[in-house]
Amino acid sequence: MKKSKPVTFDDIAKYTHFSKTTISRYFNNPESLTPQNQKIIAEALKKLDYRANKVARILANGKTEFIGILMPDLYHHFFSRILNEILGTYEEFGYKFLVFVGNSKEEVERRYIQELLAYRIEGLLVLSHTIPSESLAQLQVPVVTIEREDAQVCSVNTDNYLGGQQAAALLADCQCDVLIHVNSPSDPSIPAYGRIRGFEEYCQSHGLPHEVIIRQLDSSQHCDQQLLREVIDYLDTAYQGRKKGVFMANDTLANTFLNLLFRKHGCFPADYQLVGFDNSLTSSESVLPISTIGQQVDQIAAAAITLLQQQMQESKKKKGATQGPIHQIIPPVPLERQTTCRPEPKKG
Amino acid sequence: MKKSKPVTFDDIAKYTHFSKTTISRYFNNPESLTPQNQKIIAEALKKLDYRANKVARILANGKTEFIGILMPDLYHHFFSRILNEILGTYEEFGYKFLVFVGNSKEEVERRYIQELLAYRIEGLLVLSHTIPSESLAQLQVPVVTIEREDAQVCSVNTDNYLGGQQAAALLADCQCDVLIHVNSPSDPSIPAYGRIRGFEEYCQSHGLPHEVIIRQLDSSQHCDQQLLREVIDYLDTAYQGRKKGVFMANDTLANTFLNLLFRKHGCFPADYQLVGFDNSLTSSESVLPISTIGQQVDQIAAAAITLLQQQMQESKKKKGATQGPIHQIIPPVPLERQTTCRPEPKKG
DNA sequence: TTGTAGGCGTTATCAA
DNA sequence: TTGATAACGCCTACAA
Repeated sequence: MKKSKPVTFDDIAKYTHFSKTTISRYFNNPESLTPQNQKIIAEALKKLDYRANKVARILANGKTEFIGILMPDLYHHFFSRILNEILGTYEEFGYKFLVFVGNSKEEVERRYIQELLAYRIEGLLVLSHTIPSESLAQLQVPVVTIEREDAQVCSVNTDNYLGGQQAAALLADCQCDVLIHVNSPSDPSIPAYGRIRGFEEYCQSHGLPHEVIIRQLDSSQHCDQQLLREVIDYLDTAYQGRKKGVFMANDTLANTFLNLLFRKHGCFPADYQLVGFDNSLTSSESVLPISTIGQQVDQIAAAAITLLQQQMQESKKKKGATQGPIHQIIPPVPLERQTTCRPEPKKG
Repeated sequence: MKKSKPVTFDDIAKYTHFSKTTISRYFNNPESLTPQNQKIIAEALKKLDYRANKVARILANGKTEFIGILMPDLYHHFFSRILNEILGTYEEFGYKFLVFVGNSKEEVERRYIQELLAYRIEGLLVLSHTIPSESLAQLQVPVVTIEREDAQVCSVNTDNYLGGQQAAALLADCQCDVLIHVNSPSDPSIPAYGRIRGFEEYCQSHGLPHEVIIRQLDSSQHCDQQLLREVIDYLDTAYQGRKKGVFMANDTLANTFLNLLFRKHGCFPADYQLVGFDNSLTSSESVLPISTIGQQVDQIAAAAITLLQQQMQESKKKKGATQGPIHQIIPPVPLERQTTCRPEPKKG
């Protein structure tokens, strides 16, 4: 009983004694109809329970309003947060999102891109990092990447350099004797590398004693713990009695670091200060709320869609993008919580 | 230069001197062509750089292979984890996912559903909880819900009742003197309610002293903290000197609870045992890895898609679903970590 | 094994 | 302000 054929413009047209064209106009250009006729059609639509078929519309006008998204995964807070924001832009921009998770397998991700292209996406948002931007640039679609290597394509990134500076500044303001930055080995081509540079250069230009510790982090929780345990032991002895300001590469690591301190010392030792990066859930849910350099995911998402939209419009008007790729930069925001303490501001 | 019209079957047909039909067959029924001709076409496709257009195919054969997903949000670990798994099923099932985040606004979510319908999704996966299953059942698409009210539609849920029992059993095995369950007020119609029942009935049938504490949790992190602080104060005095086995409604709350204990007592007190629910990241990233009742998100996701697929096949063959909705149940898995300790098993 | 012709449900282009 | 007609790119009988 249910499976009666869906109602089409044709049905509405016959029912109202208009033509299909007029029905179409009712949706796309209502002002061109008399209010009278608008009502007639509106009622017919209800009476026949018409449901739009956007697939047919796509075929006819070529506009899918689809945007493809290529994520590495959704386990990391940062990715799910930003996906959340991106999907939220539907309200403002109206794009529908086809989402794929590539798990960092390049061959798989290339297949996904082909599939997305087959559905005539109008733009592609790439957060996964396996496919070089050089390849992405050759796709026949506007591409915007977020926080990844972006030499050949448009992108939106956090100002990681500034973030590194902010972290160093935060720690410096806490009267730390020495500033430490712990990170994993990373390529200068990826935005996150800027955190290291920002940190180092801030320290240098302000004459602050500092050390950058590079370890193969982010492999597994277990390994990370072991590595950080060693780091803590090292810091405890190497900088004994000195106030250590530690800037961890991200909140997850900062949280692990904090937990290890708690387990070793039973508390957050007075000679430590800690700053993370991202403002992910972990940072506010940890034993002690962790001070962090927050990425403004809402702005990143909005900027990405806007940038994509610009490109989509350009690529329709003109032939190909002539000028180089645009790289948009969003400043991070330092959030002081309970793992850093600024000296009381002077009053009066 | 770039914007030359895309190559179509027609172009390939002319180029190879076949008909469009043959080209179509090359994709959908290749065995019906001679290997010879297959090669010819294959080469033509490459030479002309053909790219599939699945939109046209949809219009022609009616199969979008789209599945719509309605999420409440992606902030909670559970949701992003499960979305991750759902998207991962593409490899096995081939469905493409159009994802919307409703933020629990019913009117908004209804709009999203209409939009999804307009794109002729073949099935709908609902994790958000604002729209009653009665409404969902009236949509013209197969629907499967996950962990929410599901009276009128097919669903996949964790066996929450069993989970509640497992939690109680875990705590009982730790020689707790009294078992506590902390939860927010919830309706018996939602799956999560089963946790309470499972816990209570296990305690009753085993003659275990217990108490269920219902508080308006999950409003904001700040409020939750305050409420849990009060709960701890209450427990500390009401059950002083007794070993308290606490089963929290979920890992986030368990984590907050653990953090508060740490802040109050400087450690995880010996007279406490703690079990969470979900096996979300928080539970393993907390100061002390939290024992928890783990939801098997991979199985839930797979079951959901399978169930959806079954319905989609049925709804094509027959008219409408005659028998009642199917409710699939996935057992949770207790994970013993560092907030519970079983007595050493006897050796030899 | 291959081809012909019609259809899927819209929009676009003319014309009236 | 409205209509007729031809796309859009593919699939599917049916025919050969």
